[in-house]
Amino acid sequence: MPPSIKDVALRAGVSVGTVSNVMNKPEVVSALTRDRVLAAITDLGFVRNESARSLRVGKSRTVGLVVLDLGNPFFSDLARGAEQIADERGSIVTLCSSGEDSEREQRLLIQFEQQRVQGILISPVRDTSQLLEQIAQIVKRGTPVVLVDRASTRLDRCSVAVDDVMGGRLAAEHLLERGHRRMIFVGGPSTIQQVADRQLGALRVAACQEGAALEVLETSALTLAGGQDAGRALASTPAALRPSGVICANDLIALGLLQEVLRHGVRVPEDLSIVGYDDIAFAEAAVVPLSSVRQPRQQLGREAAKLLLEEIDEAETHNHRHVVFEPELVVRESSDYQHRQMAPLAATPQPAQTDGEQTAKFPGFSGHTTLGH
Amino acid sequence: MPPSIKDVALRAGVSVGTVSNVMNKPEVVSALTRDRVLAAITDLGFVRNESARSLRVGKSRTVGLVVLDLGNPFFSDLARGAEQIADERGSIVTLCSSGEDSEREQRLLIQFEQQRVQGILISPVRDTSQLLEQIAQIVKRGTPVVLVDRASTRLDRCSVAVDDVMGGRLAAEHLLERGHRRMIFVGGPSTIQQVADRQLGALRVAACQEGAALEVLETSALTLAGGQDAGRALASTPAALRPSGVICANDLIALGLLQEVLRHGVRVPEDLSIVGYDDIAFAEAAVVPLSSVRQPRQQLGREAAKLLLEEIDEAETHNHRHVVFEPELVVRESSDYQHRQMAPLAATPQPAQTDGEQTAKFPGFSGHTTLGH
DNA sequence: GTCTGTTACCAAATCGTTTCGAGTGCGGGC
DNA sequence: GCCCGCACTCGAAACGATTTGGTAACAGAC
Repeated sequence: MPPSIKDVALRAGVSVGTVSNVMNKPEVVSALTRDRVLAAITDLGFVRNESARSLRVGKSRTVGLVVLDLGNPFFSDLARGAEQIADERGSIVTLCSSGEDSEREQRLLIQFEQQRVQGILISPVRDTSQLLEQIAQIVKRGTPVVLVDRASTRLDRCSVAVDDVMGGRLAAEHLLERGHRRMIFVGGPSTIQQVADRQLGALRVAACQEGAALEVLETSALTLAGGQDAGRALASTPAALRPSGVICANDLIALGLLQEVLRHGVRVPEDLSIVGYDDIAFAEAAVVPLSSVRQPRQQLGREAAKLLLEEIDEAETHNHRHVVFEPELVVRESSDYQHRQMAPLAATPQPAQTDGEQTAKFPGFSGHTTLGH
Repeated sequence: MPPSIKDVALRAGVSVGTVSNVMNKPEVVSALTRDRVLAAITDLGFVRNESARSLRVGKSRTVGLVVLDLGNPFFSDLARGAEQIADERGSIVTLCSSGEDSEREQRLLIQFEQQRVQGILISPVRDTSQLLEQIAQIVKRGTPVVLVDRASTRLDRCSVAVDDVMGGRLAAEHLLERGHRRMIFVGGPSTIQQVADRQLGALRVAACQEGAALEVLETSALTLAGGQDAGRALASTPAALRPSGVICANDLIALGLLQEVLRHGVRVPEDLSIVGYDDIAFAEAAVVPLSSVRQPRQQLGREAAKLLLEEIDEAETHNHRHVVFEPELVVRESSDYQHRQMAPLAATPQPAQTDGEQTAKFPGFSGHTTLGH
């Protein structure tokens, strides 16, 4: 129904091949006919049919991106990074969320392959051998896949990741240093590799420290709601039995947990110190500014897209690479009692209308200490 | 390079038409040959070429969704709603962010049309006649478009929206009721219709109230950073000259602003009351729990997708509809001094370790009042 | 034994591009 | 006057699926 290249050719009095050339290699067609063709295109409102094009060429112009959870700002930042790079190359990113659902993930991969995307970026729900097998098949059939937010150990693919074990370690070391001995790791499901790694890093540190203990509280999802559930559980534990330091698998968990324990009268950081993970933009603006293990979110996406495009271009000569970023700990009030107590001394000059109570209440809101690197 | 339907046919000893039938109308082919074909498909690792399919059929199986800003949880919630409905119909959603950039928006629309998407959902950057013209063209050529988060007044299309004028009104009325007379609306760019409408609603209310004034502070974008800039500007204004009530165009602005004014020693809500817009999940978990005008985010996306799919199915007999939701005001601590002061009395039973200071600090954290309906 | 209807399959046309070998003029060198 | 090369343009063959009209085989009715 919409006009095709043939209609354009007819109207401009040229062959279809020439119309195609006008669009793809304008330099080989004379200025005169080029203008005639362009005029015909606008007259008819011709819109090139991308399906036909990619059928003929064998590849589309899009890359697929599957993330765990679109509701998590971590992933929207990551997506933005990837989009940025793809855009520079004229590719467009088809963004989909698996919602931490393996079946949906599987379906999305199939759809991407059917669409003959140039390549696929995926942050997998979990490393089931089923998924690995599926990816291996896809790659074998010619569609490059890059693993995002995951070091591919069992699979010979490009990958970008942040050292999650190190991140877990940073968080645990920080709490130990602040004097905490009873700690708890909150997050889940632990089938998600990131969760497992962060937990592992924290456990290792705790195991090395005399008298330290790290419990684990598994949540059903890495969401605000999951954190709230955990927060209720924690708040209803008698104070004497409760850990004093919490390491959360991500910031959504941490924010939900923070909110819920406060609501039940637990003080943060006095009664309970909390460290999150990701350092999403909202962490700093939380009820109690949240300490968090920062990941280079956009950069992660950019690097992943670069690797993928590289692999697409190089084709056969390509060598797989694994890029691993190092996380850094950002200390804010939620885990920094001293910081909080000392803050009034270090407070920046206050406007006139400020009174003492106020400066005592939001001290060092802006300040944060960076450990690691 | 990847096996085609032809290879499958060859291997199964049938014609290509039969292979096609196995995939699309399994009931017309005998069980025996069906199994042979299916076996051939798995043996060869055949993956159907969606480009060829949609070329032949004339339509793809995807719908396009253009949102203003992926970093804003409002839109990821909206996207999730749309995805949910599309999924039920077997369509997949291609999600792209215009980043509040009109040119990018234009490019995305072109790309969607080239891909012959089934339809397009768009929350437009602004109502330029250029955009309206582009949309009109797209529709004329046969791709339905539904406007999201916008009542299409100047364009005869389906649309879903929330009554932004009413939302602005709710926010302003609330502040007036709490005794504020000097108010300020923070948001921008005002070329975004939503921003303009919310501002209009607030202005109207202020204009009707004796002695009330509403200034406007325009930000460059509806982001945390935009809010922070505004917050600094506000904090550096001498207290005597400063408005006492702030209405923000969205929650990101509000959260950024909140964070920054607190940091400069301005008390919320004592010195400054703040009302946000959207009621994203993070609003409740903010430094000071944020009052906000709530929008039915997921529902907005679901309804939009429904309208679009309806239009796709009905084709010619379709009547355009405009669905307008009503926002509701959620009052929390950021604009509720009384609420805050009275809270200790109304506090829920506290666990043993809670002390008075604590309950005074986070009173009624969970409680919120709903006005409007 | 013919006719009708059903079931299961095939072959060819078709969708809208890109690509490529094959013209067609035309100007210039000899 | 002939030939060569250059600059354009043309036409037809793909790409891989769906669709459609047609045929073959067979069963049952008469």
